[in-house]
Amino acid sequence: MYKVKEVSSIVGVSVRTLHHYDRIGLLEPETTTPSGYRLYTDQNLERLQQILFFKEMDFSLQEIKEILDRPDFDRKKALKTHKEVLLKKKNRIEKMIKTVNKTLASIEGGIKMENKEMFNGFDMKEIEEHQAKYAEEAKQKYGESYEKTIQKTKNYTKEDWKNITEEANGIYNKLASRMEFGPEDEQAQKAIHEWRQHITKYYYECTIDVFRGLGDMYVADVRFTNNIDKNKDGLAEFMKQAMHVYCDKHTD
Amino acid sequence: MYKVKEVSSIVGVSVRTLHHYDRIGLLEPETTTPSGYRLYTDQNLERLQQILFFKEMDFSLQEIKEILDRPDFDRKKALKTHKEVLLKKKNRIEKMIKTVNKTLASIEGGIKMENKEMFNGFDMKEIEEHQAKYAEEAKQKYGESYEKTIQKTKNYTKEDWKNITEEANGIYNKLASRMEFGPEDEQAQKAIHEWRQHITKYYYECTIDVFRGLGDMYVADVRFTNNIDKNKDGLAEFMKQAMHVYCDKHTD
DNA sequence: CGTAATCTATGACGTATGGTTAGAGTCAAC
DNA sequence: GTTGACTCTAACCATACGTCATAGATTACG
Repeated sequence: MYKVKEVSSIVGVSVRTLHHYDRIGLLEPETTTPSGYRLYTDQNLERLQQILFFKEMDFSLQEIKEILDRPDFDRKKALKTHKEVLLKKKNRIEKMIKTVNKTLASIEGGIKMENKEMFNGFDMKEIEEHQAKYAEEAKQKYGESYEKTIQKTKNYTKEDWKNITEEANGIYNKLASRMEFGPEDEQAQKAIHEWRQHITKYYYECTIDVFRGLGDMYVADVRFTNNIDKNKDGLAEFMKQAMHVYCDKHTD
Repeated sequence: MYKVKEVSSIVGVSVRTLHHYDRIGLLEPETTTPSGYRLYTDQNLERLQQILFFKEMDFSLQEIKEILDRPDFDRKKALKTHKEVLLKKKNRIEKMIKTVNKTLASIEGGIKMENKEMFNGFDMKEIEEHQAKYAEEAKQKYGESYEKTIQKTKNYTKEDWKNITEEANGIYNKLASRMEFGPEDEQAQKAIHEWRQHITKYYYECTIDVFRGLGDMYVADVRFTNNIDKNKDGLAEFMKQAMHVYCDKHTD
């Protein structure tokens, strides 16, 4: 039988935490002394272990309570579900690390990123602006279609942008899902074709040559790479390759 | 100039959040209409971008405020610091994933782990109990030394356990650091010798045969494997091999 | 122009997980 | 019996908003 302080130092949780768990009924001491001191048994400690385990797994105390109090609870399922969550978290963190790395690289490399590009990846608006930039970017390299792009994009409403963005995301997703099959994969090639049409439709006439150059830019310019890789790591590179394959086929 | 709802749908944060950010002075709208409506500029949106970026990095709103309000703020340093944090997080999550995987594997393999062993790895007490179990485990296979072990371990104080655990961890670490040099590495063999002495000293007389059997158990019994591999992945297997090498040499 | 639908504002309470006093009783030791 | 270490409950604090509730402002439509 352990008193709070003992449990605290043995297990490494605060006394307050034990009070808290008691109050919410997550971990009630086996008994109490006449004077009200909480007395924990080894069994209680085991339960505490389990609580800590699930807590480490980011279950909420409420969830933990439910899990531990329902013996018929499907732990396996719960664990699997949580594994998914963990994997997603991991991916998110990895992305963040990459963003930080790239940002650091830019700072050190003296590449002056505008704030807008530096702090991207969090919303539609950003994506929209990026895409507007794509057009601008392309225009500077391929001059002629500049005016047209401006004309087009200037009059888009917010509604329009939303649709455009959604369509673009659809294509990205399709591509991301085919990455494992290589750049020549038929589905991927179809998606690339859609991509080109998308650009033509909403931004500027995307000739084969422009399209090829655009592909190169996707890996050459950090801003593009960052933005595209937000969908899936390595997608930019994959797109470039697939776009090359596409352009080689379509003399068009 | 955007009103709250617009900002909300453009950027993807709730109106309440905007209210909140306004109240705490993190993001104040450029102006308000006579009737008190908040009006945000594009500049405000940019700041919001930055806020979201840092939030994603797990800075608190307070910290973000300080960062954004100090123009001389050293972003590079902040980013580096945060990269560290992210890496640590990533490691933790990876560990969690491994634990979940192992747990799932055990469940699926029908290996009945006791809860105690299933939910370990979070405190000294656990480690202590594990080590006591090692002894027990060994005793059941090698009957004779049972009584002695019980005698010994029963009287250990918490202080004792702490020391024992520390010593054990020291040996684990030594071994983990020599893994790359193979099981015959001299340093590793020395550590293995220490390990045997450690067991003899604190648990039970560890004859060569018992020691060899113990090594096998490290990889045969998930509970041992899990526990040992917490120090470093593959350590259990490495220890087994090194123990075999050791036992082959020492006919003793 | 009137009215309904939509948007906005403030205020205040709720949530989750404890940290942090504060006041007061308890226990063991010297 | 006094001190010091522990324990109890109660209550407020912090984070980052969610969720009403109430009420005024704006816009849309017939």
